[in-house]
Formats: sequence, C-alpha cells, structure tokens
Amino acid sequence: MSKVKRDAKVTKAKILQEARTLFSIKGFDATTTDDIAKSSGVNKALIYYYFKNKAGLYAQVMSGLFDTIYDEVVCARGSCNSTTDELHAFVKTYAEYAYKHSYFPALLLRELSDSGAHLPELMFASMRKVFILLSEILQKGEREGVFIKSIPILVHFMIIGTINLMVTTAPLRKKAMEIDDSVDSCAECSTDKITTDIFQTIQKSLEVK
Amino acid sequence: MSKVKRDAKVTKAKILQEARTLFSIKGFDATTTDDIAKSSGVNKALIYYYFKNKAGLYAQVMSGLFDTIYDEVVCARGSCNSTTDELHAFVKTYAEYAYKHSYFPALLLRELSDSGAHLPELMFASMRKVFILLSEILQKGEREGVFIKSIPILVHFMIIGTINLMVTTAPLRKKAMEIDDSVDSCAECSTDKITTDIFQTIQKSLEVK
Amino acid sequence: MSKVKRDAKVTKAKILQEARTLFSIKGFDATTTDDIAKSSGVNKALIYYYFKNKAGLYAQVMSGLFDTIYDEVVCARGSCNSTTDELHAFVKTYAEYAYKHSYFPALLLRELSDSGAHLPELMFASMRKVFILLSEILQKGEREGVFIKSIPILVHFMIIGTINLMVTTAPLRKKAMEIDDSVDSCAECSTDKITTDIFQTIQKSLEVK
Amino acid sequence: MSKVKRDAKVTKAKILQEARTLFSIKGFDATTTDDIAKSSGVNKALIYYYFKNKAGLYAQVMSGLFDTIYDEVVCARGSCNSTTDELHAFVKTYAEYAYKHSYFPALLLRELSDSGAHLPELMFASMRKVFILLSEILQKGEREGVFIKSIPILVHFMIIGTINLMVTTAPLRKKAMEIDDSVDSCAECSTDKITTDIFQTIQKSLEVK
DNA sequence: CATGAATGAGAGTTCATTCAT
DNA sequence: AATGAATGAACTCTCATTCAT
Repeated sequence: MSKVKRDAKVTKAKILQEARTLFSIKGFDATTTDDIAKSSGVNKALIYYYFKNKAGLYAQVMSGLFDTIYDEVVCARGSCNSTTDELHAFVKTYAEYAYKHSYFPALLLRELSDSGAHLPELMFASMRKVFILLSEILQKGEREGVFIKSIPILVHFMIIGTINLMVTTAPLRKKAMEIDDSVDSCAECSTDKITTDIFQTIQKSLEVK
Repeated sequence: MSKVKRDAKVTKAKILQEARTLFSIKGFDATTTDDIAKSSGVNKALIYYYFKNKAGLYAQVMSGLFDTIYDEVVCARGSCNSTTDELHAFVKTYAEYAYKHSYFPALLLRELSDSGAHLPELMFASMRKVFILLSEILQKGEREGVFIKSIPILVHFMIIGTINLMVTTAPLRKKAMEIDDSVDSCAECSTDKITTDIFQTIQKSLEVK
Repeated sequence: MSKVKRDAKVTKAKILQEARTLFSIKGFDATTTDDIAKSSGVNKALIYYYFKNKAGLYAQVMSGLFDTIYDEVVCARGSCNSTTDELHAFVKTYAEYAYKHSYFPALLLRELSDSGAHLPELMFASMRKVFILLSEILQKGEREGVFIKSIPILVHFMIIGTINLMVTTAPLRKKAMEIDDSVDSCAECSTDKITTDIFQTIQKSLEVK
Repeated sequence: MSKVKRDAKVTKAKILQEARTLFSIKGFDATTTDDIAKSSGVNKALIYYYFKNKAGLYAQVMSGLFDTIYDEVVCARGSCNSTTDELHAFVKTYAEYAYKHSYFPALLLRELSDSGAHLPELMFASMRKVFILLSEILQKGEREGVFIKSIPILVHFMIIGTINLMVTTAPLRKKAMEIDDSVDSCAECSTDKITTDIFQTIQKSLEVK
C-alpha cells in the first residue's frame, strides 16, 4: 500500500482528458507527448506504458468522443413523441454537445479532412452509428408520411457541417465583426438561435406539401 | 534554347502547385519542405529564397485558392437572369470547383478547424470575399421579395459545409458502402445530383410562402 | 557496476568540459553542437535536454569559469598580511589561472570584443565580482595610505588586459621570434617573470611618494 | 560608356567599409555576405567577383587597418622633442584612433583571441610594425637614460590591452553603472583622462629614480 | 561590371520513442 | 506503476558559393 494513492485509472483518465484538449486545440502533429505529459503531470514514458504510442493515445481519445455523443442523442430521442420532435432532438443534442465541448468539432473536421487516412476503425464505427441514428429518423418520417424522401448523408452533413463550422469559426467571426460589422456573421448568436434556424431549414426541405 | 531553367515565374509556379497538392494531402505539419523541393525538382533553399519560410509558402498557396474560386463565382453570376439563378450559380460553381480540385475542401476544413490560429490575414480576406458574395445575393433576394430574411453565415456554412464534407469523405463513404450498403451514403452520387439537392434545400428554406 | 552510464552529473560535467575546450579553441559560432556531442560521447539531443540550447550551454560554461577564478583569488587573498601583498596575490592568481587554463583568456577576449552583445547576465555578474574584489583592495590601500587614488577599472584592465594578451599571443610571439629575434617579444618569459613585472608596474604607479 | 558612372574603385571601397563595420560589430562568423551586400547596396555575387570569397574580403579589411594606425603614430611622433613626449604621443595616438574607430578594438581583440589561427600574414606584419615602433621609443629612452630597462611587449600590451578593453566595454560599463554605481567603472571618463592616466602609469614604471 | 536564380552542405533544434532503474 | 536519462531520425532554416546572363 503506497503512501499516495495512485490509481492507474485516474492517471489514465487524466492523460486522456488532457490529450483530448490538446489534440483539439493544436491538432495531432503539433501536440507533443511532452505537452501531454506536462499537462497531465505525469512522466512522458508513462504515456507509452499505457497507450503504446502517440497514435494509440489519439485513437483512444477519438473513439471515446463519438460514443458519448451517440448516447446523448439516443437518450434525448427517448423523450420525444413525434418524428419531427426526434429530428429536432437530434439537431439540438448535437449542437449543444458541440458548443459545450468545443474541442469536438475541431477534432472531427480535422479528422474528416484527412479522408480517413489515419481514421482508426473504432472511430469510424462510432461516427457511423450517429449517422445511422439520423437515417432511422428520416426513414421513419418517410414511412409515416411526414417527411419526403431525402438523401440521408446530405441531411446529416448539412446538420453537422453547419454546426461544426459555426463552433470552430466562432473566434474568427468575433474578430471579423470587430473589424467590419457591415455583414452579419452571427458572431453573438446563441446556441438556441442557431439550433432553431438549422432545424427549421432542414424541416422545410423535408416537408410534405 | 537552354537546357537550364532560369525562369523565376515558372519555377515559382511549379513550387506553388506542388505545395498545394502536398499540403492538401498531408496537411501543413506533415508536409516537409524537403517533400516540396523534391516534387518541384528544385533545391530546398530556393523555397526560402522565394517564400521566406514554410508558412509564407502556405499562405501564398491558400490565398491563391480562394481568389480563384471567388473569380469563378463572380463569373458564373454574370450570366444569370434572376436572383434565384444567382444562388444556384453560387452553389453549382462552388461544388464543381470543390469536386474538381479535391485538395481544396481538405485544406479549407483543416484550416477552419484551427480556429484561425495560423490563418494568415491574406487568406482570411480571400475567404471573406466569397462569403460577402453570397450575402449580397441573399440581401438582393430579400429586397426583391423572393427570399425571406435569413442568417447569411448559416446559409453559407450549410452550403460549403455540406459540399466540403461530401468531397473529403468520398473515399470513406465508398469504403463504407462496400462493407455495409444497407444505408445509402450517396457513395456514387454525381456532383450534379448533390448540387441540385443542396440548392433545393436552401431554396425551400428561403421561400416566401 | 553497470556498463551503461546514467549519471546525470557526470554526463553534464563531461559536456561542460568539452564545450569549454571547444568554445575556447574555435569560438562560439564555429563550434557546433555536433562537435560538442561527439567530443562528449553523448547524443546531440542530450545537450538540449540539459542546457535548453547552445547559448544556454555557453552561458553555463562561461559563468563557471569566473566563479572559479573568483574563488581562487579570494582564497589567495586570505593568506596575505598587507594590502600590497593582496594586490600581488590578485595579479599572481589571475596570471597563474590564465596560463594554466589557456582557453580562458581567449574566451574572455572574444566575449568582451562583443561589447556584451550576447553576454549572459550570469556571466556578467561573475565577471563583475572579480573586478569588485580588486576595487576593494585598491580602496583599502587608499584608506591605509599605501596607495594613491586610482581609477579601479583602468588598473583592472591593465592587469587582465596584459595577461590575457600575453597568453593568447604566446604561439604568435614564438613564431615571430623564429622569424626575427631582433626585438624581444618575451616569447620564453616565465609566468613568474611576467607576473612580477606587471605587479611592479602597477605598484609603482600606485606608490605614495 | 555607361549611363551611370559605376566606378569599380568606389564600389570596392564601399564594400570594404561596410564589411569593416559589420565584422567589427558581429564578428567574422556572424556577418553574412548577404548582410554586407545589402549594406553596400550591391549584389552578393559581386563580392565574390572582387574578393574571391568571404575570407579574402576579411583579410583585405584587416590589413588596411593597421597600416593606417601605423602611419598616424609615425606622423605624431614627428612633432615631438623628447623621448617621453614620443611615448605620450604613442599612447595618445593609439587611444584616439581606437576611440574614433571603435570597430578597431573589437576586431583586434577577436583576432588576437584566435592565437593567430586565421591571422593573415599581411595583418600580422602590420601589427608588428606598430609594436616595433614602441620598442624603438623604449630603447631610445634607455640609451638616453630617461627610461629604465623594460620588457617592450609587456609595455605594449599594457597600453593597447587597456585601451582596447576600455573601448569595447564602454557600453557594458555604462549599463553596469545604471544598475550599480557604488563602484566607479569610469563609464563617463573622457578619452583624454584615460590617455593621461595610462601614460602616467607607464611613465612612472619606467622612471629612473 | 553587375545581377537574380539556384545549389550543397550543414547548423540548431525538436520529438517520438526507448532504456535502466 | 512510474521516472529521469538517453537516443536517432527528421525538420526548418541558413549561408557561402556558383551559374547563366
């Protein structure tokens, strides 16, 4: 029994958390294992002991993220009483998650911009699960006659593409506004306003006339 | 007719072209100046002679891209005879450009995922010009009573976000389809189909009832 | 008894020693970190691990030297029983140190010829301490009425300037003598003779008539 | 006949002058041919055309210096009417030259700190000529019975060592004074005062009692 | 006489990774 | 479980020098 209680799980979690933050801020390449070790307050070699190497740590960081978001969407969907509501819940949950964990959009966009070159299997599967969820909602709506037939992946990308860009460009848009406010770049829009607008756009396009 | 090339313009252009390709495939960090020099068939030091440093080369590469796309949109807009047409031209031009120069979406997403941390002024200005273009179209439509009031940046991100993701994920979606084709991920959709769908979605959401 | 060396202190000392030698022979710029690493039998990166960068190593090398000389002078001064003796001890100690560690005058002259452009704070402080020591001796002599009032820095530079030049030009003077011995350039003078001569010169100039 | 009169001599002189300044400020290694070319307003390649290489330029710069100082001392000596006066003229001329052309002491000290490793023959000869001059004065004084027997090289180094250090450390001493003025480092002494003090010191030590 | 284009050889520095304890 | 010491392979950037005109 050691003096200081050193729980492997706690240490590992701390490393994962710091890595997630750093990877999202600086990207995979620009984040060094030294950075992560320092932030986590552990020795660099320990990272290799736990995660084999930098790529292994990255993979673990990434796959954790999508599982969380998947769970949240599933959960939110539970308390809906119409398919339209479910669509709304999807948009709302995703947007709120993205705004709350602003490292997430950065990581996702960067990952997708690689054409999945390094995309670990695990992460791909997790990402896909979220997409399947939306597909199910759209199909259900179609069957019920409340949505017209659509191309699910386009709807999906329209939702998450817009939200992700809004989150990652937030500081940029704020800066732009200070320089030139003649064009509204929604620099101070609330998450709610954005969520609503995106949902309405999607809904209108799916509407059965 | 000399064997030795000593034409600054030609050499510079060659470097820029190879750099563009490499940056888009591997990103800024993972692309080395050695790579670029080798691909361009020039001595590494020449890159520094012309572009001061790696970041300088990157900045020139990026701003060149947006200027090109801006010009193409402006050009396409010229032969339109309604504001709705102009919107269509915007979507179509952007989509076609993105599909044709598939390195572009990767570069853009990667850049935006950095929250503009390294975003050179030059590039920011070029990007903004494209956005302003769309804003003008939307405002004109409003004034004419053919579009409802909208949030330009959301419309913009909806268009380019969707297109960029479709382009960068193309190989990924193809791979996914081979594994599991139960959910349509539009792996073989034509540029035209995608353009049309996106345009219609946007149009419906802007429609005055 | 392990074969592999993992003793930080020993390794660090070895690097410092080799660096000192190389810097004194070739100067800061012409000495490469590769040279130092090779001489020390360590990996180049280890230099950065211990000293942050080349300049940091240099600073450590230099301030170490002055601290040593300071200590030696203080020590020698301890066993003196007159202020004149103390002055003699100063000259003698400095001269003996300079002749024994002949890399030192080279490093010092080179450093001072830079007008302190790169002079690290640490080193400046160490250098100054030696000067203050001499100042104290001179002041004490004044108070006691054995020395006339003098300008300490001039006395200091007269002593160390002469000694340093004698040491660094030793090979040059030997070479010169072989070519033309009509003018005595003291090519084979002993340290003792030089020390005595310098001391007497200074003493005479300080003498109260 | 070209439009703009481009006199080779003028261009060469300009390069030499700028090189002298730069070498004295930054030393041989840290001065780049780019620096010199830019300062001189000429193309880099021209330096190679005129001086073969960087070392050649350096050699030309250096040997020019000592010839000048030699001439000035010889000249000053001409209007003296005692050997003591001649000694005074030597100190005075050297000090004034050093203070006026403050790049000179830096170059000299740096050069001497190399133990003449790179010292070009030409420069060595020029330096030696100045020393011989002093030797002659000292010998003459001895013969006349006004000076005691001395070691010429020590007298020489005492004079030029002190002066050179005073000039090169001027900025350093000024800085030191601002921080701590408890010890006088002669930060604001005039050239005249320094010259006088050095001369008197030397004179006293040579005095026949 | 003068220049812009181009190069080769390295220099300092960084970093993922491993070793020994 | 955890650490400081050590390494090898790269990477960015610099610079003296040369080429072609």
